[in-house]
Amino acid sequence: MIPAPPPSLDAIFAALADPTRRAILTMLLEDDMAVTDVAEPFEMSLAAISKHLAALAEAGLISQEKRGRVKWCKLEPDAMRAATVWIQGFGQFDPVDFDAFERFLEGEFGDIDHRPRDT
Amino acid sequence: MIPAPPPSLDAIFAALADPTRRAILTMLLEDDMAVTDVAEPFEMSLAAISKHLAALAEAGLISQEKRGRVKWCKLEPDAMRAATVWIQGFGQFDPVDFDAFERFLEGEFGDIDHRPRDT
DNA sequence: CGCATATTCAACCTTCCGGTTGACGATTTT
DNA sequence: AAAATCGTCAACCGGAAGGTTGAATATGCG
Repeated sequence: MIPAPPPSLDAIFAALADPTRRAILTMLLEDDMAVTDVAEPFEMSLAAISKHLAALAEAGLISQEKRGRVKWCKLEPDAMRAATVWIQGFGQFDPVDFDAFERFLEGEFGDIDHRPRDT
Repeated sequence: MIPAPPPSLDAIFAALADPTRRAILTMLLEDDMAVTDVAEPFEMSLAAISKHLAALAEAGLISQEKRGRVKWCKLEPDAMRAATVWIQGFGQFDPVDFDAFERFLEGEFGDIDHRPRDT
């Protein structure tokens, strides 16, 4: 089994775009939870919640550990940190290390030419 | 015409989940741009870019002002602040953690082409 | 063993998303 | 006026997302 690929910004933001998934994350802020317990407050099937949790795990926003027949879900804030860091590159709000940000952009959009128009 | 509803987190995160749209936002970081100029570096139709811009505007991430026949696109960082604020509800962590950022970079491109060529 | 619980899988449906193309309205230019 | 430019609209397409239901797979318990 190859190591899981690192979560992408695509996956992170897509995962955060769904209100159910954001609600789940909020719940996990309180405590780790089993899948069934996560599903309980929602008016939707367990299978649907299971898929949402898979999306969150895929994005690296949570981890899931199976102990016995119960699968425990745990918040993983690192992925959100990545999202925040990306977003804050746009902020006039907070000082930011622009060198690091530029290097990041080079990496992510290296195949896209976004030079100033007159070069 | 009723006043536009405030942008939702759904719309903001969904807009950010697309790499083309993130690339557009980074371009607008440099300067305001006309729709045609935004579209120029992308290998996709003008109509497609127009839709992407509509999504960004819907999310409040950009504003569009038509002057003459040209429609100018301008970054609106406030919407991203909303996203940041939401995310930081999860943070017991620092607002910007560049260690995490560096680690994220390591990961983000580790799976693409950055492995040593001679393995 | 036999049953209940926890979770996922598989198939399916509907809606949304991202893209295309071609026509069109608006504006600027000649 | 005619032609070129800017941008959107409308219709269409393929595929992904989010939901359902029912069967399947573990695991725990009496």
